[in-house]
Amino acid sequence: MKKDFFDKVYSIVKKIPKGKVTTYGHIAEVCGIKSSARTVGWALNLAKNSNLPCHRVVNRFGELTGKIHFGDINLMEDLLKSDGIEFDDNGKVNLEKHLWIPKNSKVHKKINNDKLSKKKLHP
DNA sequence: TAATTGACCGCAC
DNA sequence: TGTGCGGCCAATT
Repeated sequence: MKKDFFDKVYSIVKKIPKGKVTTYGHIAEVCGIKSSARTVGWALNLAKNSNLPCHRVVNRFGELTGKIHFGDINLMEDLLKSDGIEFDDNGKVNLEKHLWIPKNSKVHKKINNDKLSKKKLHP
């Protein structure tokens, strides 16, 4: 059982400040497995049993993809709202306002917010 | 034991 | 320009 990066994921998720959210990709990158963002989801999957704020972890699109496994969908959204997270008309999180990046490791790369806007998740 | 899945992301064609 | 595919780690069946 290595779950070495698992521990990192937990630490990072735990460090997520209130009113902020992060994405799998960023966590994965900080953990050193940016190519394996899926594994981060697995970590959270096991973490959902812990006190980790999984609801603050969303995908790059700001969608609450993990709400399904989180348990109560409404609860997850409610928790985020309680933290002050704002949702758009699509029920997604405003990454522009609440996107938080873990500064544990060296941040050699910039966030591609442009791509997010470029993709423009059509409704 | 081995193969497949799983809350994803980035790149290639 | 849009679509599809591969990759990574671990747990599960």
